[in-house]
Formats: sequence, structure tokens, C-alpha cells
Amino acid sequence: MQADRRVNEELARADARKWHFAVLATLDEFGAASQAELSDRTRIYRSDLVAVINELTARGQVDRAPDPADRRRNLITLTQAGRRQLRELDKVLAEVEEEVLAPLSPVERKQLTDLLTVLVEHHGQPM
Amino acid sequence: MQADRRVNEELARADARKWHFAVLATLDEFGAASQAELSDRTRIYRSDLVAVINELTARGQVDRAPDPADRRRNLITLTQAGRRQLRELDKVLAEVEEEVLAPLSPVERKQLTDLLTVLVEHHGQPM
DNA sequence: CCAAATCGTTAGTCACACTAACGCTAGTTC
DNA sequence: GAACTAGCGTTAGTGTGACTAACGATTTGG
Repeated sequence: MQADRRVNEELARADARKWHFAVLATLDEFGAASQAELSDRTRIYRSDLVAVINELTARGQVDRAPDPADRRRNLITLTQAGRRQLRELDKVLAEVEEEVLAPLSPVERKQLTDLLTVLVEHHGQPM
Repeated sequence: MQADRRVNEELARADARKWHFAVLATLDEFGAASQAELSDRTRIYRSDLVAVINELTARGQVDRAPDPADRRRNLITLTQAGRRQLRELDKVLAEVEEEVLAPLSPVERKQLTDLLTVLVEHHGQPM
């Protein structure tokens, strides 16, 4: 919870929240996608995603356009500004991570992430 | 987040939330206390604690009475029903923990809790 | 004795998880 | 090709939890 609070604080200073980061990072990793795909990948409910995409488009960080191949869909695309913001947030989050993990040695950090990775992968989507 | 969701689900089935558990457990560990002390120990804001204590008294799990030694204070006391509920919640949470940590061996579980303990103790209250 | 601090309380904001329902579009079936 | 079904985006609303501001009552320290 304390780590979470620090993350939120620092993201706020960069005019962002966790959801914004999640969407930007997902678009960067998997490329342009519909809102439904983003919802699946980020675990953000499609109802909440609407507002997030609104905010990101208002900041010019993503582009929302109807998908010509399926007119029910919106295609969300990462813009240059979005890519810049993502790099910025990556930096911010790396700093917080360093701060949070400060008391652990490199070996211990690897142990911790390995253990947590096992947990996440074990109970995948459903749980 | 998935573990948190499971915890919330199971607590809800026992007619409780995380805050209720936190207060009951703290009263059990440190004995009767004022709301301000509970706020310090549980990290629940004193403004939110009011409602939690209201709910716990409504369920008969704690008792709220003015402290004769300092009439600004309310003394919160664990009742028998509160102790019973705490034991119940302990059981529920142990089950969820077992479920969450299922893929880890006993040694790995100890590693994980040790690492997390280091983190929590390193950045104590402030952070 | 008076000012400052503490305590409980009320009211309100914000982030995020989650549900229900509606209109639109696409694919399927008869 | 009409009707049904399913998927998509959107709106509105609920509940939990973190956090702030302010107020009346009481206690404490100079």
C-alpha cells in the first residue's frame, strides 16, 4: 500500500494515473487496438476505459478513430506525444521502484520478482 | 490486486471488510484503545474510523464508551462477539492466503514474507 | 487563565472496481 | 432477406478505500 501511494503521487506529478500508464504501455507493447482489446489486456473495465481514452486523447497521447474493418470498434493508436509520455512515466516508475526496493540487494530483488511472477502466472486471468 | 479481490470477496461473505478486520485484530493485540490510537495503529484515517466503529458497534462486536479519564476520548473495547468474529475472519483469511500462496513451497513462502518484511520495516510509517 | 493542541465527528473529493442497461453494428440461421 | 444473437462503445450508478478541511468539545501547557 505504501508503494502504491508513492507510485500514485509520482504519477500525479507527471499528470497521469495508473490507468493512463497501463494503456500507454499496452499500446506500445502490442500496437494499436480496440477498446475491448485494451480492456482485456489492462484489466480495466470497458466502462471505465471510455474516460481514460477521453483523457489520453485530450492530452494528445493517443488517437481514437473508428475501425473501417469493423464499424463497432474504435482503433486506439499511440501518438508521438504518447510515446514521449510513456518514456517519461517509465523513468518516474523506475525511480519509485528503486526507492521502494532500496533495502534489497540485486539478488534479493530477483528473488522477490521471481516469486511474485510465479504467483501471477499461477492464477492467471480468472482466480 | 487479484489477491486483494479474493480477500474482499471472502470478507464480504463474512459480513466484513478489511477495515473491520484491522480494527478487531488491533484491539485483540493491543487491548482497548481510543479511536485516535486505533487510527495510528491501523492507518485508517480518524474520519473514516467513525463509520467503521459505528458498524462494529451495530454488529455488537465492539463497545464504544466515553473514557472517564479523558472526556474527549472514546474507549473502544472488543466484545465476546467481536472475538468470535475475529477468529472467524482469521480462518477466512488463512484460507485465502493458502489459496494465493498455493504455488509456492514452504521455503519459498518464507522467502517471500521475509523479503516483504524487510521492505515494510525499512520504510516504516512515513515513506 | 488563556492559547494551543487533541479528540471525535461531519462533509466532501478523488481513484479505482464492478454492474446494469442502451444503441449500434456484425455475423448467423432459417 | 428478416430475425436473432453477440460484440462494441457509452452512460449512469454503486461501493470501498485514501485523503482533506473544518467544527465543537475537552484537555493541557505556558
